[in-house]
Amino acid sequence: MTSTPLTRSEAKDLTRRKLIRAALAILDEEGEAGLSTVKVAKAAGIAQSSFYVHFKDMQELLLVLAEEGGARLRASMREARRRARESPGDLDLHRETFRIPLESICRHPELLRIQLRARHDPSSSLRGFATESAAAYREHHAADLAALGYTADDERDRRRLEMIADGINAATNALAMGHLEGRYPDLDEAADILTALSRGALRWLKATSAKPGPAADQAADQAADQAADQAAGPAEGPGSA
Amino acid sequence: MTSTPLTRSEAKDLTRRKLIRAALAILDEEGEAGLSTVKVAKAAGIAQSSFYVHFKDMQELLLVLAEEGGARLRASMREARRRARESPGDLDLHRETFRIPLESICRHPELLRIQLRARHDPSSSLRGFATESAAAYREHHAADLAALGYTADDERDRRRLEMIADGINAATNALAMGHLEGRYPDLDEAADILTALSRGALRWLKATSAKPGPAADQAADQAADQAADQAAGPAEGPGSA
DNA sequence: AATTTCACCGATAGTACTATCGGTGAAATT
DNA sequence: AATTTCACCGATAGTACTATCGGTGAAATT
Repeated sequence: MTSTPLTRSEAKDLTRRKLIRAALAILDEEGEAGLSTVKVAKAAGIAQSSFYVHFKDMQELLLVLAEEGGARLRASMREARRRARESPGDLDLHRETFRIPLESICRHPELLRIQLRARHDPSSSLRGFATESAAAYREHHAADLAALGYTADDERDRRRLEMIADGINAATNALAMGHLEGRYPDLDEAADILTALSRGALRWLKATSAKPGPAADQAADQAADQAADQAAGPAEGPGSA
Repeated sequence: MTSTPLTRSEAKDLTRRKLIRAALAILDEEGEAGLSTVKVAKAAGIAQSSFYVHFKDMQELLLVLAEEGGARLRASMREARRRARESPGDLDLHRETFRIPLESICRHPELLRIQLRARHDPSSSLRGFATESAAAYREHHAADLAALGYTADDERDRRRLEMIADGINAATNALAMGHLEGRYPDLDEAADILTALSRGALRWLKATSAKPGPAADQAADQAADQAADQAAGPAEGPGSA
């Protein structure tokens, strides 16, 4: 209720934040085509011409948006790694690995939506941001997969690992979007499916890898397989052929 | 060299085709934001105002584009099914299932690019088309997976199968785009990875399915596993635990 | 207290585009 | 041969937006 006496720079910064917030909301709701200095300024509660007190043009605002989006992304990835390290035991590790990114997307769905739109749009100012984000996610997933016991030795294996990470990443996005659209109510189920997909890929990767890898790795894999099978419920025995 | 004496309606239809072609090219190269009656008409070699002889507005042209895209999509899916039926033996079936869509995408990459862009863009006139296409692809993949030996019995299993198809579909698109962008030179490798992903998912689906399914299904699965393992090279034995 | 700074304002010139309108000439019809 | 049709044209009114400019008043500085 009490009036808040802001200094001039504080007030300016507040207006700037309002502009950024308004732009993000419009970007998410109407897409990049819906963005205009008129709409953004009006939504932020200032005159259209005052937009230029804060940004050289819309392109500059989008750049700031992309930088902040990137920072939030990196933070959420750090957070994910931290949680993964603290994650309870071997049994949950694999599944946690996929549930964490899903949750992270669902906490800020607009980031992914904007990224997915801009990724292949030549007219988008955010294309660079989208491409970098996609690459970052890909690397993140590749590191996750590596943490699950597989390390690539030669170029072919590295490329394969990247492709798998790319595929899993795309599947993660698709399932998260499906969840947000209400098609897949249960995120845990989505995590299960990503786990199953990745286990198939890792199994194949190990089976066809240049170097079979030390026995320890294989033992770890077996353990993970067993754990997953147990967690899944009544298991089909892996081999009677 | 000889002049081609076209009737009036033939000439009109030709111009219409030119407009559609020009719009598709601009849409692919510059995105939906780059489309304007000025550019499209100029690219088609007519005056801007003549655009309206053929279409009520740009929206109508985009609708026609979407319809034609949808038709091409359905045709390529029919073609894929035909080829899959004619496909040689059990060994290649699983792999063919994934190579065919990859090839189909790479033959008309602009269709997927446009679809991926429009899919989550509220401002896009093509959003409906993109959503329908995505659903069609999803169903296509779900049918493919079903053809590989799995049929869903209850609602949970059907939803799971849809999620897996969604994930595999997203991965297919991602790998195809990566191929087109030059990151993954070999489409066969991409098909291998999709195969591996789907085998993991199907394995899990069967292991956790409500009804374990008839023995025949399981036998077929075992055979597919063996075939894939043989094709893959020196196999890691499935179980020594 | 006097002066300076500056965030914000309204007005507006300039740009890009859409969609309409009357005119034209060759094809089609009579 | 005379008449009608119509695909296409140039001109233009209308719309939406960008980016600049001079003005204003309160905060900040002197």
